[in-house]
Amino acid sequence: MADIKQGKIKSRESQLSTTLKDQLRCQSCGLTPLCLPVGMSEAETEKLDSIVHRNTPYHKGDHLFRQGDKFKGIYVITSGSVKSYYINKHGEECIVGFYLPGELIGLDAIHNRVYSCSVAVLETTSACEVPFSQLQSLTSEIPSLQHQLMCLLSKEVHNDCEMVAILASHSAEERLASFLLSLSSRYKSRSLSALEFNLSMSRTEIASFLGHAVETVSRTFSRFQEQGLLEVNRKQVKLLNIEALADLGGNTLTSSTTGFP
Amino acid sequence: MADIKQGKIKSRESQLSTTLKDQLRCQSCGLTPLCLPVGMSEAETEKLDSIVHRNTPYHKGDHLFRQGDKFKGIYVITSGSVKSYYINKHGEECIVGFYLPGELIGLDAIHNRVYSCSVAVLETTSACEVPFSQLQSLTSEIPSLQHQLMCLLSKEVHNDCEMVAILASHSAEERLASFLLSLSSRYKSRSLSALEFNLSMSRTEIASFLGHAVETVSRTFSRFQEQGLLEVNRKQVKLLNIEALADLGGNTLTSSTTGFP
DNA sequence: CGTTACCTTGAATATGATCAACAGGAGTGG
DNA sequence: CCACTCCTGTTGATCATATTCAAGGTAACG
Repeated sequence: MADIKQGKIKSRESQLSTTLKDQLRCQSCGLTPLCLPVGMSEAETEKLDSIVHRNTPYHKGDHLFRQGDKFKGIYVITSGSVKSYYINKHGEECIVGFYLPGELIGLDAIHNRVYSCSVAVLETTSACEVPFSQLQSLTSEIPSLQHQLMCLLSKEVHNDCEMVAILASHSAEERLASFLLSLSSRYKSRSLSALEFNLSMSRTEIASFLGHAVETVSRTFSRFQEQGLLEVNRKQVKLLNIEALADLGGNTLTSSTTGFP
Repeated sequence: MADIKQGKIKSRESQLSTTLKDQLRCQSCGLTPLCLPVGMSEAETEKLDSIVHRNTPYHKGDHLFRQGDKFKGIYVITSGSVKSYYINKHGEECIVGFYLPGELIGLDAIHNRVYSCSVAVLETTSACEVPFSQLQSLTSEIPSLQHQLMCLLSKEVHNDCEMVAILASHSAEERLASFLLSLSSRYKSRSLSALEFNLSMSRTEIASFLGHAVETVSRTFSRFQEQGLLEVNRKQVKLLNIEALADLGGNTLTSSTTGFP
């Protein structure tokens, strides 16, 4: 509802100065170890870089694409965060995932060429757009690109399995603990603080994602705080007792993925 | 616990007669349209076929592999069904997915070369084992194989997202309805009856998968029967009112994936 | 400075979990 | 073939947990 104001969509492409553009190349991007160019030579990375579109930053509420749109390519968040959601039969927004810098979006649309979810921006966010047809041509030239793309797809499958495991856990405490630990480990692998971070999503959005009522999420946060597991003030979260949280969220597939053995 | 009797593991390979083996080639397999050989020439399919291992059938309780095992390859169920599960911190079995003929298993292990779940057989089951290193070599020779592998990975991501959506739905009725519809549409796309089928998994296993107590699953089945939505007798299920079930399980990502628009 | 949206908390209600008992098949061994 | 046990599934009663409805508080924003 909030963003039917599509009239303001403009050509985001190429509105950046040349000097800024130089800083925004795959070769100099800090996310490279998580992204597509893993294992690629300088020359190969340059080829990949040449097909990538970098748009002007998106703002809260903007959409990368919408449910049902024709599949054009995959997106990689470079800064900020987004939510992936669909509208169910009752007209409610159901959130299927959150994506942080370095994470790929749209992988589920490769097989049928249609985006099955909408992706909206939670805060000011930059993303790279990789047109899929061109990417596919490149993979036949660059074996390590093909390999890395497959690895990233596999990783996505793995993450989704883990999410299924979290959601099958009954209690609100387990789910929220697992959710926070997931965020924490993802921040950690991006060299950000694993213990103190900002939630870019609202309580309502967390609730939708975890399959709970907003009030339950809020109460669970409060309970965690009372128990000294964390400090929370609106969006600001500080994890105080990771081990206890990990004990609660006992439903992680592998301890290696949480980063907390 | 039930299957520590691993002593009985023998070389399953090549215990089949030559005539039987001829029937078990990719070229003559009915699952081809769902599996890897999509879009491949006769000669290419033959190449793929030559790297595939076909073991003697597995029996209930047998394992294809176990959580933590080194990744060797992906498996495709050709008949029967399996469950994928892990053991959580409390020692409980948590089921992450069920797989039917034509579905690929182990895709989540490509990126880190370790199976993150155990996969056990629910009934007498046949499967093809595709060694990954050889498959990867083939993909560079056969572009359509690479493409199809990517598509299958993408489809898996899509299915998992859908599962997340189902599990985020609150009520027991919604979840069970979605689960049954998912099975139904998968049987349908395998040219089996979409309305009448056998559940190869126990109530306990359904409960574990959906994140409910056994009793809840049992009661929900009974309620569906009282409402005339289905007939159920132990494992035998007959769906009587698909539309009503679809209304309940309103949390499917895309109607196209359920096959019931 | 006032409005709005978001978050939190409280009380009542509904839903599912748990505990317990029982029914009915499947399989076993006589 | 029957009697037996074991296992799975069903049903009932009670209890715990999360939802819902309601109200109030607080940060954000124009």
